[in-house]
Amino acid sequence: MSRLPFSAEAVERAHRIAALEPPAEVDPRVEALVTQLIGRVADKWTMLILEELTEAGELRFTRLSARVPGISQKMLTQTLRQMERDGLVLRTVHAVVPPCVDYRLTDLGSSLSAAFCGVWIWADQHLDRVEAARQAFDARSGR
Amino acid sequence: MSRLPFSAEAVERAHRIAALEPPAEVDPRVEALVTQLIGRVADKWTMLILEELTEAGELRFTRLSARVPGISQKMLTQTLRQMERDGLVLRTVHAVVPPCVDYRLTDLGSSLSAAFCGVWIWADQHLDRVEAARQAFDARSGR
DNA sequence: CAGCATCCATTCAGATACTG
DNA sequence: CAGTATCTGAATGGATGCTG
Repeated sequence: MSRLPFSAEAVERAHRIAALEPPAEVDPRVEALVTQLIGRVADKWTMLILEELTEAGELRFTRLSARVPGISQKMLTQTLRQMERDGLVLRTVHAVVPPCVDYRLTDLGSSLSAAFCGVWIWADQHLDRVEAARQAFDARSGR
Repeated sequence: MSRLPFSAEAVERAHRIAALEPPAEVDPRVEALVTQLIGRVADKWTMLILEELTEAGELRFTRLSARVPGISQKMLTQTLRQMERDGLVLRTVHAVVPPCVDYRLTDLGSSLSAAFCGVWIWADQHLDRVEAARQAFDARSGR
């Protein structure tokens, strides 16, 4: 198994949710809010930034942009603003010239990162099966 | 706490990942693939369909569209095709007129649904804090 | 350095019409 | 019933230039 951005212990613990039973019903209103939150939170850049900040602890704007492969300055700013608004990151501006701004995760942000651990594990473990399924599908429809 | 689309037992087990330690490094190539997969899998409609199929077990096209609030016929078809390609759903066509097509989750699909359990729990638990953070942020920037 | 403002190409997704 | 095909407005996101 390849390496994930989580400790071995956290991974092991998260493994235990792998076997799931039939679900109960959900309150539609809660569901709507939850879905919106997940949608926001599960977008491409938010997850990558979450990762980098989890890994590095605290980063400046430029360092962060260097660590997130392929992100534009616009998207980095935009995503960080959203995350700050949602209470996931803390933005600290140091009053110096040239300006220096640090970003780090709040407790809320860290806990979200932890919650995603299970999904990372799933993706990591089932990458091959998904890849195989895609090839099989493409072979079928190619004919 | 409000109700989630998972059994109490699964929820309880998933709770144990809530406390997370500092992470390790990731292989960039694996990370890219994992990220892509998560991005695809975490999109709005995929998640909602995953839920409905988890809940209902097996559904026909029309019933599914009725259960997923606000989805267009186009998006339903498109998302189901993607999920089928990724090996998450099984599509069964019955050769009758009028046509009848059943969709249900594969094992892979079910396990993904399970992997998301942790995220649902997080969203459910922290909804209030996110909401509060947003209001605080908006109040600050409104000035 | 950290970012905002603007422009522009691409993509996305809804509405509509049609079909085996 | 379960789609496919097409059109179109909306949203996304990159590139570029400018600023405290």
